[in-house]
Amino acid sequence: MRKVDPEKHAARRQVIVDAAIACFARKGFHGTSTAEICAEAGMSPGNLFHYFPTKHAIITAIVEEERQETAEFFRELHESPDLFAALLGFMDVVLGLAADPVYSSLALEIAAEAMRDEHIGELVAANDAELRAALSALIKAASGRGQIDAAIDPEAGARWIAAIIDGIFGRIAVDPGFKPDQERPMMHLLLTRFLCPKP
Amino acid sequence: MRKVDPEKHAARRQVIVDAAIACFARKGFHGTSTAEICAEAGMSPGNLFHYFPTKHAIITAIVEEERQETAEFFRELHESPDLFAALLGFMDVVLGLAADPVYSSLALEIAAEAMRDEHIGELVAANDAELRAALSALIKAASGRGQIDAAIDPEAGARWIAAIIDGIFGRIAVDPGFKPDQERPMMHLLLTRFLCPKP
DNA sequence: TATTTATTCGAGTAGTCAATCTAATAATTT
DNA sequence: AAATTATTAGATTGACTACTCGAATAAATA
Repeated sequence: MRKVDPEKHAARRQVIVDAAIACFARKGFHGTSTAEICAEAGMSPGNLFHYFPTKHAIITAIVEEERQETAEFFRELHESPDLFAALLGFMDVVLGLAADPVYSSLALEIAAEAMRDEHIGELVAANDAELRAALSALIKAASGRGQIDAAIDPEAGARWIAAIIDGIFGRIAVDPGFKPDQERPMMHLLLTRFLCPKP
Repeated sequence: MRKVDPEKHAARRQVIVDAAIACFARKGFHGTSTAEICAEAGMSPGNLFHYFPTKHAIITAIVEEERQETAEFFRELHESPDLFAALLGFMDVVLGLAADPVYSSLALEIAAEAMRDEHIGELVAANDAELRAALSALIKAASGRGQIDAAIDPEAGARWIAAIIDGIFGRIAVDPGFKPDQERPMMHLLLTRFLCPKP
């Protein structure tokens, strides 16, 4: 008999996911047909539905991919000697991602879909909880070293930093004058004033 | 002959717009069919398309309605003696709107659609420019009275306040622990530290 | 009252949708 | 080589789409 090669299988799925990301960023989840994804991936619908049972499952896979990427990023972050600089560095990365229109479109699309589809909503909420937990841990540690004002509750602070992240993607959508690479100083000012201990 | 009564005509359009808002908030622009809007509005498709030439035109009308509402709100704001308090007050209103899931869903949906549809994108960008101009004027005036740090460029400051507004709606979508009415103090702290002059 | 025209209805149109089915091919194991 | 099964294609399905059409009704003017 023949067995499924997990690596090839995963690689083929990735082709579909990447094609879907490109399409979804352009036209949204409900604006793109499975036929379009097939064309972008260079395969037949029969084949596409061999790897994913439904269109919805493709969306799910994209959200899961997002989760792994952010988790991986935070894994490296905690050993930094200057934790506040690490936080600013992370936010710089976010600003960099926002400069990519594909990433931004997708982020907004996922947020909008989270409000409509219960299942996607749960996945996205879990992702967000993970992000906030990492931010919160970072703030707590920095607070212990006197780098962040102890008056800021780590969880509440993380919540508003997450809001600022969301806001950055929102700017991309509606404000053509918002150029991520030029906004770094103002973002640093905002974060520093919000978080740093008063002299 | 008989002439079209503009008031009745407008009222009838409003029925459709309201129905569409309810549907769009639930399932998104591309997730709701015109038949669903008809059902929600209690009318036939023939009738609905008598008032709007396309589904797209209904979306346009919603964005326009949004514009008028924010413009109206700012018209009252400028005579306040305490301009910084006026700004905080406006942000409290935003937080109140965010507590309404219909309004939040729609805000996210519109932002996502702005990235896909060029026409909607332009309308939304114009709305946003108007909002930022109002915020910027407020900051400038408050800066003149010494209520806001003169080091903050009004336009840049307005841009990041707009980002925080976007972020609030983002939180609603992905963070079930974000309760608008409990987040007021932290939002005030964030804005105060960001904007107020150092002692 | 007669005429004009705005408003309303709902069946109908051409086309698109996600997903399925059948069948052929390719790769792996025995 | 034979058997098994993963992979692929592409035509097909029936439900659904935005929107139109022709006809009927209702209201307002002359």
